[in-house]
Amino acid sequence: MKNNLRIERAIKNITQADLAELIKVSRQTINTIESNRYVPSAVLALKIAKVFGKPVEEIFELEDSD
Amino acid sequence: MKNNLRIERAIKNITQADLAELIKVSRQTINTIESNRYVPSAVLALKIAKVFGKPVEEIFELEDSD
DNA sequence: AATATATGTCAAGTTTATTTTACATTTTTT
DNA sequence: AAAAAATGTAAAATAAACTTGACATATATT
Repeated sequence: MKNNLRIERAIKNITQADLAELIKVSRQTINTIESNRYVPSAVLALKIAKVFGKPVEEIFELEDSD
Repeated sequence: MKNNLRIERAIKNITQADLAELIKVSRQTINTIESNRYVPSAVLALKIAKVFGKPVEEIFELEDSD
């Protein structure tokens, strides 16, 4: 699964730590999601999408490998 | 997090086992997601939404408790 | 160039998702 | 009413998410 966190953060000009605080997870959780080291739960995905004001599908995209 | 799996399955007229096979998980996984006993991964949520042809947000909804 | 801020990553630990097997109950079909 | 199909659940095992703390590197600020 791909993600656009880096781009969306850049658009909103917020850091990984900022995003982590907004959705109440650790900074490492954001970092590892952003760098594709693990897949977030649907709750986290919904919260992240909400922060960026976009649908989940615009931020997380399935790949053939999924 | 709430979900509309039961309704969406009814609309498409498919069983839990059918849905499970479509997205390659066990039937129990579908059952436990549907009965809110656990939260699926973002990959599963995306796949389920894709099966029903609707955005993730229309199938899984954040609650105040999330 | 020095300092501060942001990011990458690692290891160890806890919690939660997911699988498999199995059985009981409910609902649908005949 | 009987049989078949669908659903609910439970226990045990494994995999994966998430946390905390810590440190190294990279990027931005002064």
